[in-house]
Amino acid sequence: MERNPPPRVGLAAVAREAGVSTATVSNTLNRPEIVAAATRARVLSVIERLDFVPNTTAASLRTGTNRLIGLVVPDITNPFYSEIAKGVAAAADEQRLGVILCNSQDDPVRELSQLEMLAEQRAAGALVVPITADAKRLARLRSLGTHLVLIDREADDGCSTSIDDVAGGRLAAQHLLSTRGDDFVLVNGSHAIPQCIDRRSGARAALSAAGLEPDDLVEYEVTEMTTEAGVGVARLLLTAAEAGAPLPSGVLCTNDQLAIGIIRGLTQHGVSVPEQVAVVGYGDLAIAADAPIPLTTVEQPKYALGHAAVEMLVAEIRGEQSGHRHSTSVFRPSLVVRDSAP
Amino acid sequence: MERNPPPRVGLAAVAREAGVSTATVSNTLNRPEIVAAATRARVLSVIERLDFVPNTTAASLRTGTNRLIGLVVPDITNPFYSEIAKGVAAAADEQRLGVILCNSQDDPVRELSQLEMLAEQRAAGALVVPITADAKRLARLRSLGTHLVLIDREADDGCSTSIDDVAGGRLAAQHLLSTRGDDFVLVNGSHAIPQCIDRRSGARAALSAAGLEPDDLVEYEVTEMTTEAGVGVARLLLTAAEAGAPLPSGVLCTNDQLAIGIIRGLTQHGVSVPEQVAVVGYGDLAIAADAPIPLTTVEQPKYALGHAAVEMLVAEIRGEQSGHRHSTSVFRPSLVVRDSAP
DNA sequence: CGCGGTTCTTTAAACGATTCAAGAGCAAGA
DNA sequence: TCTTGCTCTTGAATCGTTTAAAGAACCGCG
Repeated sequence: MERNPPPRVGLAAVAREAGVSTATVSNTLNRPEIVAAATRARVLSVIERLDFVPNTTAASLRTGTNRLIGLVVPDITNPFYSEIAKGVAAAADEQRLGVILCNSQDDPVRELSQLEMLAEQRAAGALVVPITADAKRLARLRSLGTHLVLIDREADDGCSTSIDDVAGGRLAAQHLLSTRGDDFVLVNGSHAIPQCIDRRSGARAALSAAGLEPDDLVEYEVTEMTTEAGVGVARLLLTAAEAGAPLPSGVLCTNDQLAIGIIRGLTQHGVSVPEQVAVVGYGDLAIAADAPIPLTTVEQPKYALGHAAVEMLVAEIRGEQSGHRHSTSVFRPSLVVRDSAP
Repeated sequence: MERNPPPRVGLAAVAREAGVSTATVSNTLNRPEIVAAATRARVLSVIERLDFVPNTTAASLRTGTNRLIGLVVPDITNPFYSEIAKGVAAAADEQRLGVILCNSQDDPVRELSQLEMLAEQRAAGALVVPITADAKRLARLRSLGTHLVLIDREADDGCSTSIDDVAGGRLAAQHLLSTRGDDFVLVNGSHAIPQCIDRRSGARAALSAAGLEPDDLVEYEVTEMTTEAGVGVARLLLTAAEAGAPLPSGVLCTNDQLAIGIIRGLTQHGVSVPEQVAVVGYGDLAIAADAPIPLTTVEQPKYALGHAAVEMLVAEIRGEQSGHRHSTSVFRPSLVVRDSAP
């Protein structure tokens, strides 16, 4: 039982013990091929014996680069972001990079100060799921010097990975159109959110493509995209039905929580899903598959989004001088058909 | 539009521009009180003008300490862990620390190599939610040199924050005992998981305290603690009931997914919850409140767990030389009564 | 024996901050 | 005028690596 921590051994101690110079120790670690096999073996055994742990902060200082990248998300407890984080963590492991996690908590000020922290740490780059689409703010972030890859937001001036929400909206609408007809309604979040606008555009595009008038699409806009709000909209539909208007044959929600609320609101009042009304969600969170009536929903490649972002960042860092064209990789969502809208 | 990154300015550049020594610049940043007000103002304005961003790797090298801590979790997409991560991130922000996120993916090998990476980065410390309770492995981690605080696991040799699962189990059982009587059953996960054992002990303790025989507690053990598994157990209960045995008046599940599965399995076959059978979950994840029949469940202070762990780690780091007794803070869970077991 | 060519190793200068002992002013007291 | 004490500033060493350039050892060949 050793009470006091053993004095940290450095490259120099290893060198002394092995009877070589520090340069040789450094080389056996970083370019083993240029050191004689015998020397290499001796050095490695000393490293082992002394429990030498290289100090990467010193290396970073010298080389000017770091094996750390930042990940800034609005809320790590949101399953969408934590799936992304998982993809990022896995890709970072593969590339032997460390990930500095920053939870911006939907606060632009915090987000900025976290980017500043990353710059001070001389992180090799950062992945950001930006809170707002404010282009000026993004430019500001970029000017901090660290390489930046945006996630879930297209950047006109830089790299990004995102999901084609227009395609997702179209996919969902097409499904309802082909299985139910054209009298479905859209339950959407705030139009201040780019993703909500895109999903709506996709739905409208599907109508146009079918020769219908997109402006005929009935839309309910909620401020909070929660299960509660979904139940509320369901009640609206039901009271309208009592007043004589027919129930829609389908409901397209722009997230899964809303869809679950809609289903609950409807079924509690005796409306059967999917027989009377089909419901489609968006996101494919765990709750979609686990719901009482498993949810038909648009699946988003969240993990892939995070994974690809790391690779893109690495490419950007590598190509720093050797020229590198910024790129955007857009993932296509797909429809997962379950019971709520077969 | 500047194509090439501006050459990074260092302390020296600032010093030159302000007509002072690097020592003075360093001091205005770190001990502003010892530099004359006029000088301080001048230096700060130059810092501002040149966009000087201090290089913390250099500082770390010199001082031997880092403003980075590690967080190692088995799976960041698990809501239990992501809530902890949120607490950690918030506390770290308060302490001006960066968090290196490591997703061990339930792989002990990966967990160890991540701890090694943290040691190489000279992280000030690490918070670990260990995969297994293997004491030998934990000791190994500790020997890597970085300070360690365990989360959700009590450490006999070091700091930790954990939740009193025995108390949680007792709480849940007491509730069923007092509202329903003593004929409830326990649906539990594998006995290889310490938390499952503890929750079971708590339930048994509640029986004993009520003057009942704990061995009479009927227990169903499932291998996967999923909604599916819950549905399966519900079916078992129903077939037993058909065979003449009465349904239990209550079901105590050791996590929320199981409870939701039980409820689904029962209600689908016409058994009403909570009228015929009351169901209690454990964990208070988002799905508990959002369920069709909102779940009565044991709430765990996940966020607080993470937040406290950071503070404990900071205390341990500070007290390195000034003496510091390892401590364990144990949080008490509480019961959230909702519709599934009023 | 001298020479160029390999192959390996070392010397020593960085990287960018922190920090301590010492120096520079300056005001007040002797 | 000389000290003393005080406040502020500075010179220079230092942290632990990396890396270019120089050096050493050896081999074979003319």
